[in-house]
Amino acid sequence: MSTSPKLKLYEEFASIARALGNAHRIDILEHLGQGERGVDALAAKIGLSTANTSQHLQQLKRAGLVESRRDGKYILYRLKGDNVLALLGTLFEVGEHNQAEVDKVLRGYFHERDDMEPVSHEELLARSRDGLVTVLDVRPKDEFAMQHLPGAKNIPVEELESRLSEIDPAQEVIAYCRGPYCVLSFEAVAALRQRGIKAWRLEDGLPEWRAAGLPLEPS
Amino acid sequence: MSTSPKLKLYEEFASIARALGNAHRIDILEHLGQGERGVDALAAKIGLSTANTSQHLQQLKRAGLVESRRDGKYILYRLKGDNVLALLGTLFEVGEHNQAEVDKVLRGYFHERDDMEPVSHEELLARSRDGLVTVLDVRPKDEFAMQHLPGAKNIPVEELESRLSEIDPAQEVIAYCRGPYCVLSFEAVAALRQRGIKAWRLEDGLPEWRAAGLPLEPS
DNA sequence: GCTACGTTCAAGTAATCTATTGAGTGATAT
DNA sequence: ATATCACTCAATAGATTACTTGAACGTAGC
Repeated sequence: MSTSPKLKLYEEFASIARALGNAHRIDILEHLGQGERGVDALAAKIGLSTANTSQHLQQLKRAGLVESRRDGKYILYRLKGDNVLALLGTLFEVGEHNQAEVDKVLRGYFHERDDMEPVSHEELLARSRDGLVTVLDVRPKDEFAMQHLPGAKNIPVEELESRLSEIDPAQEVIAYCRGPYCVLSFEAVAALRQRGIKAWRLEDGLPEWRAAGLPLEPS
Repeated sequence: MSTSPKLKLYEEFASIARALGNAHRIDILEHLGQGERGVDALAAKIGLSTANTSQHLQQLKRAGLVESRRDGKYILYRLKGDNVLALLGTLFEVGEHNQAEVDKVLRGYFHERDDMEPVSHEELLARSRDGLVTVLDVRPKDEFAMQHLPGAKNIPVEELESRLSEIDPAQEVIAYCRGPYCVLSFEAVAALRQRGIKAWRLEDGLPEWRAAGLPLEPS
């Protein structure tokens, strides 16, 4: 007998999983979660050659995780459907709960377990209504420019130390980033706490905020 | 610079995805979703050699998707935590929505698109309260014996044709299986419909039913 | 002790995956 | 046209993966 329909089906599911089975491709997906991007732009962000990035993108495309369109001489890639973000989310959750290695890396940023606890977007909305909170976007300038949370202040992590004076120490800081496991926000919160500033990270990143139907700037 | 913490983290997530990146391992996970099993028993169900199955299980273990315990001379494997089933679920969803190939396989069982639509467990409970429904477990006898839905009748798919007389044609049939994409229930529903019996498949399989906290026999 | 059984380990082969290089394609600009 | 830019394709070397075989290990029963 040839391969059963069952195995054929599972082979398809497995091929999707294999597409997620490379750190760079997960990185690519996280970046695409923020919006469309061309190949070169992605390659630069991720630190791979153009050709290599292109091939990774085509694997993701074959797996049905991204799609592309032509715009002039650019070919813009984007996530295909909302469930890709959901899939990444559950993958991260399983990792956090079941993989000791993940916990170790995350714990590396903080001394106290509690420091790691994130703030939900409901909580952020509630606290920011009272005006007691600085919402901090720690992504690079160009990503902030594309889209960001309303009222957020942009200080890329690498500039954080030199621009500490811009942060009101009387306010709480809630930092966010590209996604729930974007380490930039971990780094930022750790750095701010070391300087005695009350800081938390937002549970979600920008794409999850968008998926929740919450407002963005520019919309 | 060595690999950044970000890439290290993503490498961990990717390794989990790679563990899902093989049809046989997905099959193994689906079987383990029903309960603990020893290596040989699994190997027989899946149709792989013991050594090969053992190695697959160890990959799944390294990825934190399964765990094991010794019981006498057996080593029993089981899923690690509830989120593994959730991960499989979202993987299947992405596959169904984004991969044309998946749709093609599923469609192969039915002529009409509507025939594919599953029944939720809420619906099953409501309809079976009125006693109008035969709940049909199409898994092999031994799996039925371990645990099954309350009041379910067991006819393994391969015996379905020869035991058609046992099914009351006046009643609707709701068939279920190991999981949401276990093809046994697809085959059964297709076969029953060809014979003019009103049949649907349950949206979930046995593990999802259990995860929802619903009663089972024997409990 | 020995033997049987269930499982794991180790070695080997074939197939697949990653990243690099350099050539090729399609669209815009001059 | 021709040049340039953004991207893809093809060929390659090195690493990883899947499965087989046969040996090794741990437990249970004699």
